[in-house]
Amino acid sequence: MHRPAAGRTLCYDIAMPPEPGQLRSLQREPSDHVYELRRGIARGVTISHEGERQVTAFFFPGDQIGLPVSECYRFTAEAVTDLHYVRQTRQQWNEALIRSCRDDGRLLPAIGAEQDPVFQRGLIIGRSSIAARVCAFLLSVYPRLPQAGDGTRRLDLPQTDIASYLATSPESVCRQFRKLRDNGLVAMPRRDLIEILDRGGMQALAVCGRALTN
Amino acid sequence: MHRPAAGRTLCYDIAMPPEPGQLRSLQREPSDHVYELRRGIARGVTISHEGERQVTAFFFPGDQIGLPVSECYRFTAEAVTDLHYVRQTRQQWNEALIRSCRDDGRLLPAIGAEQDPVFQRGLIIGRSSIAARVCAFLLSVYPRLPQAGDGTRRLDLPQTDIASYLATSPESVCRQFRKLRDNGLVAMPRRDLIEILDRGGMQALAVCGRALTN
DNA sequence: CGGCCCATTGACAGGCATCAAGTCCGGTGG
DNA sequence: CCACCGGACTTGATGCCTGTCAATGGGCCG
Repeated sequence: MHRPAAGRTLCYDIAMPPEPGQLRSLQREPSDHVYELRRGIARGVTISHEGERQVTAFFFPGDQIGLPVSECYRFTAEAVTDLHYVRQTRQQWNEALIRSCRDDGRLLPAIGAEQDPVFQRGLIIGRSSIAARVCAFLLSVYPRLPQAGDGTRRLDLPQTDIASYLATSPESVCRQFRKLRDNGLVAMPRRDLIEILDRGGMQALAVCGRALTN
Repeated sequence: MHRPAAGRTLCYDIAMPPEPGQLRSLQREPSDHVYELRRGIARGVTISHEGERQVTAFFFPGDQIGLPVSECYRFTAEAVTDLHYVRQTRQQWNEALIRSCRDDGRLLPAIGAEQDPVFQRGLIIGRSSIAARVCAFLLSVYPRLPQAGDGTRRLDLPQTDIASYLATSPESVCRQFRKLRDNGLVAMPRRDLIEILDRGGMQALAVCGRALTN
């Protein structure tokens, strides 16, 4: 993960937009900036050529958004919660890339890092059953969720976004959450707090995805 | 698309393995070579952490495989048909990248190009109905299929691979093909020959995905 | 000619999308 | 402080889609 050196004036530590909603339309526009998320959660939204809207990725603190991998952004970044992020111009980013390429003989790890969430989504929604998708999704985001003191972590995502990400309906997401709770695999004292109690059971479900008893 | 200059000795024009099957296990191994496909079709296969096998991409002539985007390959490349490809070491590829970065001020377009198919799959299997997925898939690969003289093009992919790519069953793929034929949207004189007759209808199906009359 | 793999077709049951109604929650304004 | 309101979540009922199983057909190769 590339981090701008402290004290460099190239980087701005700004917090905008403070409120959830549209961050900036990035899709199909030339990318001239790179953003590194510091606090909050953002969603990557893609409008397919036919006009369908899909949430294709979630971004957490530490993720970089808007890398110039394909001349154009592939998605629109939207704020799910309040965001704090660092912006740097693509020119600066390019120089860092060349340095890394020459010194280490390797690409910036960040190049793959932004693509990974999108790649991961493909694997997750490739599962046949909704139960498997929900479990695989929870397992994948769980390490990135901020701790809430006790064992629980904050899952600050609307179910509508989760549903779009998993290519299913909000109702199905809700029902799966309920089944996971009823079967003691997770604890959700509040809607935005979650704790995985039985990781092994979750992983098993993520594979076979057979329905839980209900 | 990056193409090695003709006559450069860095590049080998070899044809191996000549027969379909395992090309080379690339997943989770450091990538030291880049391959450019010249003839044939390859499939990208990913084994998830839980052990599930999924076809996550198809590669056609002109595509590059094995770019060092994330230190490790994300999938295993397998030959679907006989393959001819060009190999170049990652060192050489890196130099080309630095040159491109410095001269044009942009990344090699190829970096995004390899990721695009994977990205596209996410959008395709994000659709709810199988009809929409099949139509979106056909529309996406159609321009890359070699022409067969008359209007038809060669679709040299086993339905089992298509099914895995679309996260569905081979039977459903077969049934969807049949419906498309019966409704006059496509013509398939043979199993490996296809012609899209009604592009507009296909696009409409790719969006709403409502079932065809049957 | 026989065996094998893939494609095809049918029957069936289960999962899930959809619709609809009810509940919970935060925000807003009186 | 409280009533109101809108949005998101929850839960139930229903029907279609599609995954699964099974059997058949067809092409390719030995």
